[in-house]
Amino acid sequence: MILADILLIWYKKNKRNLPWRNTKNPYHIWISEVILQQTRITQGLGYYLDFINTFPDIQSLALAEEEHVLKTWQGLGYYSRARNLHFAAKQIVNEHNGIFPKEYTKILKLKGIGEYSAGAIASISFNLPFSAIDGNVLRVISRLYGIEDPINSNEGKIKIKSIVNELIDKSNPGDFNQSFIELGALICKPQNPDCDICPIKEFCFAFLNQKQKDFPQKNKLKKPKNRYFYYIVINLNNTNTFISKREKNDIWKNLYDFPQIETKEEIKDDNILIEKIKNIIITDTFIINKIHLPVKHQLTHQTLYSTFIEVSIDENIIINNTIKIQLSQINKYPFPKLIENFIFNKIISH
DNA sequence: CAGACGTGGGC
DNA sequence: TGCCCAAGTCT
Repeated sequence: MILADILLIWYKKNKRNLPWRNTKNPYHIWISEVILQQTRITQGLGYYLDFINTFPDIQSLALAEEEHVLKTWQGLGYYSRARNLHFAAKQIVNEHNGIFPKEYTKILKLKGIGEYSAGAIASISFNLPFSAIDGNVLRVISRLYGIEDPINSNEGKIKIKSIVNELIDKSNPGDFNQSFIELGALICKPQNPDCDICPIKEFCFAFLNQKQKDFPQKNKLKKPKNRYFYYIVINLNNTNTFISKREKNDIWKNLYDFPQIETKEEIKDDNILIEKIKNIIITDTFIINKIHLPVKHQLTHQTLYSTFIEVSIDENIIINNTIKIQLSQINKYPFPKLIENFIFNKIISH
């Protein structure tokens, strides 16, 4: 028997029972594929169920407010996925009569759907013979064939793609693709792969040469940069507060946070900090109630150190580029985890 | 086309 | 602890 057939038998016996495995509905497959981009199943599963419950079909997603979509996505990270999902739902309504397109090239044109996701949806939902090469497949193929090119390099990806395209089972492309993905997730893991129970170990270059740790090769990522945030939290224990929408092309685009001062270095002099606070609230009459200890928040390429500063000001003061909201309404707005945690702790402690 | 884009978990 | 990673895509 050939490798792909053995793996398919293993897959049918060992695959996990996941909600998106019991359907071919392209909307559901689409949502699951986007949620699972760079995200573990344990983290994404609850979001998937919430998302399709809140937006049961393409039309309801297209008609939703972006803020509602982001709120549903809150805490999952990589928020462009939510914005693109919303955008693409409108694309489908406007350009495809609200029906999910059944051609690979049309699927690929939808915002937020790249080669991997287009291949996954095309093969799983429409039985089309396209490969779906994700991080699992790159790792599995790299070990199977001893590919030395880094899997995050173009050369590595091109080599692996040509191998997968030779291997692909055109009569059952959805299960073919998922069998490689599932093997990577359950057996051929990044660290300490369970080669002893691997159904295709005798085909595997890395296993046969005991070089599992040498594959896959990977180019190192850049080290994170530090950013220092100073958040002005105004009257949070009263009835109102001020929040601002992050509209720049930066982290947390279109989510909300508090009026903010950002620096490249820590502000060690309180007088400088107070001057900067004055520049934002444009008044001399404010009271600093509490300066919290800095909170460290680690992103992939940035380390954030955030200091929350609780301030009281006069009721009638307006702050530029912010909106004044009632505290009772604060749960309607999407916040990054850092801000959500602060609000949650603040509310809980009162 | 490198770099940007989140969060949580494992070791 | 700090680093690596997890069903990628966009610019």
